Amino acid sequence: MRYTYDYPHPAVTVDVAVFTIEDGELAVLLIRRAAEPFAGRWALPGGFVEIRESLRRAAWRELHEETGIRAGFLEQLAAFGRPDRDPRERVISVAYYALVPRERLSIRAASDAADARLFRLADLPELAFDHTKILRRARERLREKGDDAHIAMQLMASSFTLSELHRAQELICGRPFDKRNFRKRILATDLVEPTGEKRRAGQHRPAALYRARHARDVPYRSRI
Amino acid sequence: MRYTYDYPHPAVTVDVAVFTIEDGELAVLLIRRAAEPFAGRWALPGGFVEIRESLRRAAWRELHEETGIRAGFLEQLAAFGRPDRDPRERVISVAYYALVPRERLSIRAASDAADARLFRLADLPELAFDHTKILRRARERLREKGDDAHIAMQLMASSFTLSELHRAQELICGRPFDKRNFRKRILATDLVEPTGEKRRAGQHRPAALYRARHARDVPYRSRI
DNA sequence: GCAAAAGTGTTTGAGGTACACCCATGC
DNA sequence: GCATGGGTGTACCTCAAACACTTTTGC
Repeated sequence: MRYTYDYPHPAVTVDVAVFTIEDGELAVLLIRRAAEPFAGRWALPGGFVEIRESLRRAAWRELHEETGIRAGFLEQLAAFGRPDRDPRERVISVAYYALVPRERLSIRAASDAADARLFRLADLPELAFDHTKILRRARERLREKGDDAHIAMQLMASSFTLSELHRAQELICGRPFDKRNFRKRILATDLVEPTGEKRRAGQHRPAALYRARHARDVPYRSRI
Repeated sequence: MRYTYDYPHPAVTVDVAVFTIEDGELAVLLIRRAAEPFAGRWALPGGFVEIRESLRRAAWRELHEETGIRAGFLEQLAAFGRPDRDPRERVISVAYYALVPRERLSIRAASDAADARLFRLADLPELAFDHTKILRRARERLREKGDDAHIAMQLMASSFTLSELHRAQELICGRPFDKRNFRKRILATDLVEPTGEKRRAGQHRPAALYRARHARDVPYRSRI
């Protein structure tokens, strides 16, 4: 009981929805809460914003703690602030969402988490707080922005096939894209370039590999 | 010095960018700050979020206090939280933007404001805090969403001419629209319906009046 | 009668959509 | 040789963009 103010202050947290593709499906990283409230429940990774830390940096820190990720797509979603969303005290949460290639994720349960793992979006458990709502909104935002192939690019490993990018875009937008039209469209941009390598996998023709042509963070400047 | 916490809490405010059209130009409502910091400077209307009040409700309250508006388009923009944005203490601001028909605005300087008035966007004073940045982002968002005619509709009085709507859309998007294509497009939707009335103004042909066909708030559900 | 905004259709081009078959590999 | 995903081109259609003149009023 050390910090005192003339009028009541809410606590401020950030929560981050980390999306990736695992086993060909969209998935999100959840942590199992170690402490009350909602101990044992799954939740978005997040935590309190430190007093001298920007919102974006707090989100970045949470992302880093749970995944080891140090860079990538991280964008503010919205602030969530219903007075009753946390039973302890008034807590306002600024939600972020991140897109991360699966290969770059090294999932670790940080100190405040009993466990951490990926869940397919089709297969979510009941979440703590209003995190189901936050996640639904993040998914919505992703769908809105997903027509832009830059978004799907964020989920690609350092080299990838056009089929993988195609699949990512379908997952994000939640609808099928014609294969030929998709490839035509992507190749018409300067989003990707062939590495010259091919990947052999399974009993079929090897796929040409591509890499992102521009720095990963060019198309979307950070928000805040 | 009455409210104490185990760890430091930021203060949380809402700021609202209220856009309207005045004299055929996009304008935003600013208040002149009565108190320090930035006393005498122009700023977005805003204030602290009360401890039991939702963010949206706080924004709505600020809007109402400065304009008398009780309903209309009000949407969350983003949270701004750089640690140094307020010289007093750590303050995180959740910014909203509102679109309001000029006729419904009754501007009043609320208790914390020395003055309040509309400024054309082309003609802004230097603003307090990071409000210039917030306003720039609100403007950007408006431009992004402005292709959708629902947005321009929010700036229309209860009855309006297609020329007025046309002008509003041009202002929001910052580029010209072909008159015939615009009218064709609007009339192809069920966004507006003729009132049957005409408005005589100036020495030219009277314009047919239209009204919004759906409830004003249908197309955009509130965010949070 | 003239100034000033309201109102009205058609043509053209670009881009998105639909669609089916051969290719290279592993087993 | 067959199963599996990789890779390729064309025709059509829809929608957005360009474009100019007549109408109705006030003065």
